[in-house]
Amino acid sequence: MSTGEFEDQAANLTPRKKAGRPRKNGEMIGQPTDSAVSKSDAGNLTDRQRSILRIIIQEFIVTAAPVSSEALVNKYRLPYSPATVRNEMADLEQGGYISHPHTSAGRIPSDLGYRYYVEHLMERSSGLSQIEQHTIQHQFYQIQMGFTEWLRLAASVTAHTAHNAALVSTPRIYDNRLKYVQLVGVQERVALLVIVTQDGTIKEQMLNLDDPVTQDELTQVTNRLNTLLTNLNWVKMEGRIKDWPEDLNKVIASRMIETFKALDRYKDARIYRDGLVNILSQPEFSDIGRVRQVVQVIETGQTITSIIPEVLSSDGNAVQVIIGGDNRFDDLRLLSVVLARYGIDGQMAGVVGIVGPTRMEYNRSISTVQYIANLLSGMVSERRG
Amino acid sequence: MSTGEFEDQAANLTPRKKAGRPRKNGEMIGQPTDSAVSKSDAGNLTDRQRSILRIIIQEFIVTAAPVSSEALVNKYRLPYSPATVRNEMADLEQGGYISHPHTSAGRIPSDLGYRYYVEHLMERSSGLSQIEQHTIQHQFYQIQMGFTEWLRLAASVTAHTAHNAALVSTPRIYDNRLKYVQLVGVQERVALLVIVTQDGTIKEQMLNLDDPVTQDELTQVTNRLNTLLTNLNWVKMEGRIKDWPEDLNKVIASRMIETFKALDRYKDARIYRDGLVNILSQPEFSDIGRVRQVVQVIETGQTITSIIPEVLSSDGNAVQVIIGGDNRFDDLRLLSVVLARYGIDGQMAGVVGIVGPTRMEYNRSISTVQYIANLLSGMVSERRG
DNA sequence: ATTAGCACTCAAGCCCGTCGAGTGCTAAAA
DNA sequence: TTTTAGCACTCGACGGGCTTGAGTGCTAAT
Repeated sequence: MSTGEFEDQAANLTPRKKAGRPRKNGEMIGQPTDSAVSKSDAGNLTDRQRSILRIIIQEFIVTAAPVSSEALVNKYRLPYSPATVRNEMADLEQGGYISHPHTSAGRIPSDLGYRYYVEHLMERSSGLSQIEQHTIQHQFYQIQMGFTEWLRLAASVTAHTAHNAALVSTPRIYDNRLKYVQLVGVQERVALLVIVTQDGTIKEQMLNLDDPVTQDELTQVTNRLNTLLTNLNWVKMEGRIKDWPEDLNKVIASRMIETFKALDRYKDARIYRDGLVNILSQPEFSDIGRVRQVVQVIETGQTITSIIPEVLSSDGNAVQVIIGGDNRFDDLRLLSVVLARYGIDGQMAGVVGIVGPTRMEYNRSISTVQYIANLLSGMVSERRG
Repeated sequence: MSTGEFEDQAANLTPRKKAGRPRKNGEMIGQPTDSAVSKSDAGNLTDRQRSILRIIIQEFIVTAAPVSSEALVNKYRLPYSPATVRNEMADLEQGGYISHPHTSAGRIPSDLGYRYYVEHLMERSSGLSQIEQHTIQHQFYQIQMGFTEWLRLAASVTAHTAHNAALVSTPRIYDNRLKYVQLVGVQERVALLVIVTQDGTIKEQMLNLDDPVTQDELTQVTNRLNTLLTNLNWVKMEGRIKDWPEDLNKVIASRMIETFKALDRYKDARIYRDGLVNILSQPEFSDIGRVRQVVQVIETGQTITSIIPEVLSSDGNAVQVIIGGDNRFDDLRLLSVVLARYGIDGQMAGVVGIVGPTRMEYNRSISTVQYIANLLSGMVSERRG
């Protein structure tokens, strides 16, 4: 509906010689360039255009080949002719939702088209099937695993479920408190510092000391630190040690606090990856240059790391979808990224994501990251002290 | 020298019509198929053949294009004509050292050729340059890092130095002993177990308990375990707890020993990888099928993991070179792997390796893994208790 | 507004001739 | 006996031209 302006314009132009489809150089049809844009945008397309756009995208996601008007009509038993579909397609192309590799080819969705699809057209599926959910849970509860193994497994399972590459970041911890600290002598001047935080993270750190120390001395320091500093975050710890005398206790305490602070900073986050092969077997990556580009992006992980803080600091728990880099990330031009946050509100948060070609099954990806994020949130809660 | 049998044979056949190069269907010239083969094999080629083989391989390693007789003569100012070189090439081809993509193409080395090159012809370079060594050391000592970060960095540096993909395995520990254990309550029925071993490895493990326990109880158990079980390997620990009463101490102790044992088993080893992109930019991987295969092999790491135990159990500290999978690993057909062991004799050992196309700079790869292995061995020694 | 009909476009596939690099063989020279 | 000049031969790479067919865009009829 609300196609008024098109009709008017068409009426004006009809008398002209070649005025059959008079939308050349017309103003662009509503472009929801930003996900934050209001719902009313959806109204810029007629219902029929929307449904044609939807099936074009669905078809292209499956076949990876440009879709033609006739194929659509046949396959989906549309109640109008290929010519009509072509007319609508021309409008959609004007709007920037689809494009044309060359004259005699079918249409392929543009990034804008995918965006519209994800936000307005896609059927939000009810999530993963029961069977899939069980299979996944089974894998997680099968063996006793450390947290690192969980994350690694999560990456693997996500990749496998979504048939794409997956990434899982270690959680960032807010206002983390010291639970326990332990010093173990390794050599005369070398001690191993082990920190256990309130949420169960463990960090090890080798300390090189200026003077030799005995294990007894280390044990004393350990006891002192545990007595005086546990259940504090690093700000409070720094305040507490400020006026200690400059002895071994203070030296080690401040080294410990430095290490502790590093946990809090995001750069300490690790990213576990898996399923790179899955994207390489997609037909769009039959070109070697693209493959290299993709492997580069995923292996170094720089661009992806730079997106994560955004996800962590965003409001709400909505899944975020970045399509073709959204004109912000050049090396993601060929890829889409689907990201969800996991963790405990106000305490810690990590990210689970899927990376694949822009032509990906967005609803499956979204369901998958949501499910895995929930699972990880549960596990993280369990180990919270 | 010692070309006697060829000459004899040639003499026999000379009278025949097309007897110019009479080695068609002749028996294969000595094939050192196994690295363990005796030195005398080297004698199966004349000095000139050896030097021609050497420059063919060196040239091919650089250019990645089949090398022709004339190009060799020009570039290396050989004191004989292209025709002579062609004759020698024909012999080398008979011996299986080089091959022919098609009639009018130059020669390319075969896996056997590379093997011969690595074992007999290659100049064992004196290692990495001073500058490179410094650059590498600089990176390692720049920041205080945990052991995991070391290994990750080692993989990255190795890949960068050798211009190929690199892998570094976590060390396997022989006869590891318990240094320290700590229990921290997380929830009523959940405790976090932290194990510190003699060599500084830390392993965390979540324990689900049948009955609720207080932190006090956990501390008691911690003390008891530390008093009774430290400085023992898992065999001795099992003997020690055998006749303990079936109380909380024993339950936790046996769970702890299980976890401890897992450290000892090889499957617990992690492999850090880096530099996959490096091999993909090699010209032999302009074919997408090969790329997928390579990414598959490196990402899953199955085949490579299966090689590691061999390296660990081999005698001596020699660098091992697996060329084109050596007819044993089918998915390594296009790749060569250069592996070195690091660690402390009799106590712990890990592997650092390089993966690249069979056409790789073997001497650089070997120098690199040797250097990095040494570096890691040093670091591992430092943190030994 | 829809659609049948048709001209038009353009990539993909194929055939084919050309080019040139490089070999293998022969016969002559060293 | 070994080396080499000479030459015929092979075969992939490259490029042009031709055909095919899919699919569009436009027009005119409904």
